[in-house]
Amino acid sequence: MTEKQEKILQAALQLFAKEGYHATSTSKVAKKAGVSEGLIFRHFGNKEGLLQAILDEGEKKFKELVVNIVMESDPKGVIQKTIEMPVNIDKADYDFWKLQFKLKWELEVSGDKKMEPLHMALTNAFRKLNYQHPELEASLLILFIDGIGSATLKGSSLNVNELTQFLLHKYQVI
Amino acid sequence: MTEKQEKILQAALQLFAKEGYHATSTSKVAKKAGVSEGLIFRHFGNKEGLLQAILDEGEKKFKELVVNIVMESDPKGVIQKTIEMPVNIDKADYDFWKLQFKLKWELEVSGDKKMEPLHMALTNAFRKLNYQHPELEASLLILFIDGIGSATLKGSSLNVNELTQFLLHKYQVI
DNA sequence: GATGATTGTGAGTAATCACTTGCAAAAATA
DNA sequence: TATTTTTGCAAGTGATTACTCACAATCATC
Repeated sequence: MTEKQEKILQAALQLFAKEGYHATSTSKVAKKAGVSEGLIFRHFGNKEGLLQAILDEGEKKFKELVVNIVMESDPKGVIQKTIEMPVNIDKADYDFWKLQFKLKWELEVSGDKKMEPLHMALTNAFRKLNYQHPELEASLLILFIDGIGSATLKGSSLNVNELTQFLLHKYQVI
Repeated sequence: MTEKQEKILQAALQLFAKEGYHATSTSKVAKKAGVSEGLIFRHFGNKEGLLQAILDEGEKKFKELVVNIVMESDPKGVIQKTIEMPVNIDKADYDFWKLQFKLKWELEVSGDKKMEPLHMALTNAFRKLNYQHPELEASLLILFIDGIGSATLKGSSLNVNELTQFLLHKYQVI
């Protein structure tokens, strides 16, 4: 990966996250990255290839987050880490996660499969804690953290920290 | 409102909801509506005006939904109606609501203000039912219906009906 | 240091973009 | 019925789109 290649990825990430994929032209990306437009196509083939390169890195980052939760043996720890996921995301990575959420709508990427390991870990955790409907509890909690994540990245007026604390108490993991 | 004007709105709604606002060209809208492209600009000024016309109708429809909840006097009824909101949306209106959700990301429309009356109604309901943190409960529930709505419109594999029933029992409103 | 591969540029390309204009048909008003 | 207003179309407009290509500069390998 050359230096200019990374410049392109970084510029594309920022623009895609801010303006959206379709609203961002390759010429804008090139200008922001400080390279010629042709270089984008030399390295990434086409505009979609550029997006895919960003998405691939996204998949990697997300898996890292999930692994940290799945590895947790204490069921309460699993739930706590899940709830704290949105508030723990690095602000330097905001653009990155924003793009992921944006693309779920812009390109109709389901995202269900990626959540499966997390869903299973949560289901097990709730089962160990003798919840009556562990699968549903898992789905519900994922729905919540997805919503809190959305609110955080969209700059909603929602008090995310307060809500997180509230959830931690509700699930009695703290 | 002429017949062709409605044809344009209907075509634009379908295309914007499916492909997104930026990915849909005015020529595609015209072709789908069976009118000349110029007519779009005659009636709506520009592409954004066309979108705004759709959005205005959306605001109206949403307010109707919320009024039905806010008017409810029984606190449990307020919560029940809120939870059942996503499963009760008319399938004929799917494109419509999908566009609303899509635009929240594509154009960064906050949507917080629109939720305020609903949030207040829920807060009051939870207070009447002696919940310790009525505001937070309201925020949480709105987060949930937003998430369920997203899942429904995105065609997620999530079992929406089951989750709705689960919540109705969790909140003891049924 | 010659050679071949990789990295990079800048000026192209046709197609499509949102939008305009001139003019006719239709409708409303007188 | 004459006149004005509205509705509609077809053929444009310049700008921008994603993308290509010929050609340099830089690089690694022998």
